[in-house]
Amino acid sequence: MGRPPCCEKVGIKKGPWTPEEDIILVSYIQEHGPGNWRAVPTNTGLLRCSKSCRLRWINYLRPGIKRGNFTTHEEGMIIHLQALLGNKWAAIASYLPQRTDNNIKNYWNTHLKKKINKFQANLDTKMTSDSTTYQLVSKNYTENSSAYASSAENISRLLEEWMGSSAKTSTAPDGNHKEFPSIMSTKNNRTECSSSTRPSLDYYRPQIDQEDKNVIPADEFESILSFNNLNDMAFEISSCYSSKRGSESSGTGIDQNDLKAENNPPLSFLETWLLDETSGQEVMELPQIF
DNA sequence: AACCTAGACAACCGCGAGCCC
DNA sequence: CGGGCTCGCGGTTGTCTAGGT
Repeated sequence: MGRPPCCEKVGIKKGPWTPEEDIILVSYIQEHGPGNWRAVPTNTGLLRCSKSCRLRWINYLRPGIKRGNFTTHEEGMIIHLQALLGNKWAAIASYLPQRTDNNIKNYWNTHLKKKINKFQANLDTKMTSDSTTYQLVSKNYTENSSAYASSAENISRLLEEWMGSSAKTSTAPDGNHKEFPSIMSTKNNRTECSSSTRPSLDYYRPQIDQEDKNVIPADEFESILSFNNLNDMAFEISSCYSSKRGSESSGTGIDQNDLKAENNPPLSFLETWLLDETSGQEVMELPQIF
C-alpha cells in the first residue's frame, strides 16, 4: 500500500517541543477546540505533523492532566487494572481521568513492572515452602497479563481465592505529586475502611533483606495492595460503571456510597462487575463474603 | 572534570478502525 | 464496495538528567 510515514515531509520538525510551540498550539486549540488535527500545522505555522500536535495536546497540554509522582492509590489501581485488562492503557486511563494512557504506560514500564518483578524475585528466593496461597499470589503477579486477563473465569477464581486469604490493612501514605500549573487540581477522597476481620498478609509478605537495596520494602508493596486501595479502586470503577449505565444503576437501588462504606470485598465486586459487563446483565449484586 | 550508565519521561512509529465520498 | 483520510492505540525509540566511577 505504501502510505507515507508520518512526519516524512521535508521541513517537519521532530524532537522535544519548545515552550513557544506549546503556546502556539494551546492558543490555537483554545480558539478552535481540539480536533481536525490535519489543519493545525497549516493554520498555526507549526513545523509539526498533525499527529505530533495531537499527541502533544493529549499527553501534555490538555487541561486536567496530573503530572508527577503517582500515589500509592493510583499504583494499586494500575496494577490491578493491568491484571484485569492487560496492556489496554487507554482503558486503564479511563479509570484515572487525570492520567494519560501514555503516562500510565510509561509508569508501568519504568516503575511498576520492576516493582512487581522484584517482589516476585524476592518471593522466589525467600519463600521455599510450597504454600498454595504463595503459589496463588506468585502466579497472580507473574503470569502474562494479557493471557491472564483473557479468561474472566480465571480472573474471577484467582481474585476470589486471593481475597479469601488476604489481606491486612496498612496505611498507604500518598506519595508527593506535583500538579500541572493552572490546571484542575483534584485530591483523592479516600475513606478508611475497617479490616479487623481479615487475616494477616504477613505470611505472604516477602522477607525483608536489609542489605538488599533492590528488594521492594514490604510495607510499600503491601500498601499498594492494601485493602483500602482495592476498595477505592472498586469504588471508582463502580462510579464509572454507574455513570456508564446512567439511570439503569439507580434502578438497582444500589447506593455507591453504601458500597464503599460496607467493606464489601472489592475484588469480589470487581469480579461481579467484570462478569456482569461481559454478560450484559442488568442487576449488579454484591456478594457478602465476610 | 570527564566520561559512563541507568532511570525517567517525552515523542515517534506502525498499524488498525471508523468515517466519508 | 472500495479507496483515501483521520484518529486512536500500543510498542518502541530518543532525549535529558542524575548519580556513579
